[in-house]
Amino acid sequence: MLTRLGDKWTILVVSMLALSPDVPMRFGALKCGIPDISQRMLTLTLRSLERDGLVARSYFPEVPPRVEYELTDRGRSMLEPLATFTAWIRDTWQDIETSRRAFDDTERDRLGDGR
Amino acid sequence: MLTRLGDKWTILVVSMLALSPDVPMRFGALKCGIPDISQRMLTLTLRSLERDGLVARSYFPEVPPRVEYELTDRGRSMLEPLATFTAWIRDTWQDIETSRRAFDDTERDRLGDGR
DNA sequence: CAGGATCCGGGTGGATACTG
DNA sequence: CAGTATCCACCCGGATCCTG
Repeated sequence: MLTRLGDKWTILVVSMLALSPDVPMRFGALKCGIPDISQRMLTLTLRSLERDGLVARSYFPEVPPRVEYELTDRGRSMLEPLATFTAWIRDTWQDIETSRRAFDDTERDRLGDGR
Repeated sequence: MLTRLGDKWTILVVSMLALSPDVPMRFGALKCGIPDISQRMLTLTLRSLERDGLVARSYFPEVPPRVEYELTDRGRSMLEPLATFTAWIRDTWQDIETSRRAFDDTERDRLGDGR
């Protein structure tokens, strides 16, 4: 499950659907809200979430076709625990970045750069 | 950050170190506690966690060498938000697996298996 | 409009051998 | 004991083209 959320797009898709948890979003709207995602990855990500029962897919056989996605109750139940964790990330992120820079710097010293 | 925790081993290493948050663990003990991990991946995972300031590494230049790892304060501060989320996973996991089987079954019907 | 099919490059992680 | 170095298979994800 953590692997799912840790993949490249899941969190972004869930975040989009969580913006207004009751209003379904069209495929194109999601794609528009996550500009860098490819159709393929959006499809695959939504399919995974649907498979886990976190997202519901509604197909309307009109012309042109319309497909809407929304969080299920189960999907919404995930938002709060997830927010608890992302809050920790936000609070800690600056420190983490600082640690990373420090680590990389001493690492570069220890090895001597390849120049 | 979620990508970090979503990778194959980070969560397991953190869990091991969280078992007794004050007692440092040796490299070998960690490897023993996570039987399927390779030396390489354990090293890389610990290095990443150290780089983020979540784990502290202590090297003792003895013979044979001894290296101990423990969670930092920052690492320990992550445990509670993380537990909040993993609790949700535990509570929901059965339902998710059920949804997956149902999804895969109807999918198999829709396509007809290749036999 | 939404998504299926196919091809392809790069990165992740495993196995193995070697070292201080 | 605790790594490092190297090679390699696999899969994820991007780009592109096609369809109901």
